[in-house]
Amino acid sequence: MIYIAGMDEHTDQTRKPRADAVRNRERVLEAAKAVFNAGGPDASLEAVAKRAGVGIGTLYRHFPTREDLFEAVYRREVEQLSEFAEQLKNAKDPVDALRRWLHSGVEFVATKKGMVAALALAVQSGSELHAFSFERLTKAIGSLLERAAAAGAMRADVSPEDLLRAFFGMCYMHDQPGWQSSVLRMLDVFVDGLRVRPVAKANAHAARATKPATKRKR
Amino acid sequence: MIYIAGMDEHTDQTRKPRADAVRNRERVLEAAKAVFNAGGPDASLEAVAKRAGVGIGTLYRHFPTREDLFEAVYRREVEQLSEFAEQLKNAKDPVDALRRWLHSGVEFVATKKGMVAALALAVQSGSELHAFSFERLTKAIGSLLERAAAAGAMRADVSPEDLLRAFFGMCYMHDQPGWQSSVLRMLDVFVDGLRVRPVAKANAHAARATKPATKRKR
DNA sequence: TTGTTAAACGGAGGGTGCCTCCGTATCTTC
DNA sequence: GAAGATACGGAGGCACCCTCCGTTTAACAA
Repeated sequence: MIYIAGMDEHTDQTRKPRADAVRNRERVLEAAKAVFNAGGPDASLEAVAKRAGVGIGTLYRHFPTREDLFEAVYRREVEQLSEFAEQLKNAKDPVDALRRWLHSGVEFVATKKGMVAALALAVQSGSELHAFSFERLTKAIGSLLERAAAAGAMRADVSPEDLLRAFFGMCYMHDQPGWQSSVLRMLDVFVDGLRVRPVAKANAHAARATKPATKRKR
Repeated sequence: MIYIAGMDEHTDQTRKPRADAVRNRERVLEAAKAVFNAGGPDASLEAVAKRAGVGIGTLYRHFPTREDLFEAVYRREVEQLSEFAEQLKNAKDPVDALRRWLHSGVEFVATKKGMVAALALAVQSGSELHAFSFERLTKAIGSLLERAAAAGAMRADVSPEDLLRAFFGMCYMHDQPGWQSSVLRMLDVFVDGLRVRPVAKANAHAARATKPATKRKR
């Protein structure tokens, strides 16, 4: 178990956390943020330690695995994204709300090279980010999806997990020039596909196409 | 310049390529295929060399960079995928043809862990695979898209590059259980979004949504 | 066959990064 | 100020990357 800096005044009879430990943790976090955003998820941890002015051992004590560090760095960002979904719950057009959320996600990713990787980790299983981010973002998308489906504006056979995966997948390919507008365009196409078909003929096609995916997942 | 094994009888006054060189190249390729498919794109090249029963130096002489090896391994597979698109050109329903191609792409990826990465490389710029695979696959998708658009069945504002990116993006997240059916489902939604809207109201939405992407890309 | 020579082989070695371990330094508490 | 808990930091062992070059071997000619 690792102390989270500044959680509250020392609870009961535990010692006050050491000042240098708190300081170093903060330094490492800041350095990691910079290094990951610039160099992506494979950036050298030793570089992070050096930038933080800290020994490599100290880094590893605070964050035993690479993922732990990632999680700490991007937890707040994920939270922001999630909160934005909360705000959008009051939008008039629920389909448009979903679209707007996705778009803001793209913008979010645009400035942070490490962010995509962090979110990709969230989507894949096994990592620690999974527990936090995945659940958080799934819930965020889920609430948007649900509202749209309840309003009858959108098909109901797509799970939040599906959507999350599709979204980050698209963002993952973000090294080309012009990736951003391309992704936005693709997301629009995608959201259009989610919209409930107003005409029977189109529905027939959709039904046939969706057949191969037998189970609703999990 | 590296000799491609068995291209033809030695052209003019060049020496016949050495037998051991040809043999080793083949061995390395086979080993690399196995190792990459199993361990993904970050697999150890030294493991490849060992599996091939060859010194690490030999591996590097034949394939100076990791990407070169990747390219050699997956070139044929990409070609296959591309040829399948060619066959689909004669299908009745062009939209369905596109869907089928995408589905087969998923299947293709399913058994090859390294394949996704190879294709991701193709989509990103800089790599050598770019020149070959990207162009090839873009052309494959392009022909399908074009036919569908010409038939008036599909919107014309999505480029083959966009689609390629979206496709591989979705496949990139393929470590979860059940990823395959999820991706298939998402692709269907996506293709539905591509379909030309039969009703004015829906079209209005689509037009509004597509607005942010101002340019046709590049 | 045998000799010549270009070509290919393979692995040692220098570099970087990962992570662990533990002697040393520093902080908190009394 | 002393004691004890806690954190520091970097040396060290490991794995991988890639290059370089002395040694081997296959192709060709005589």
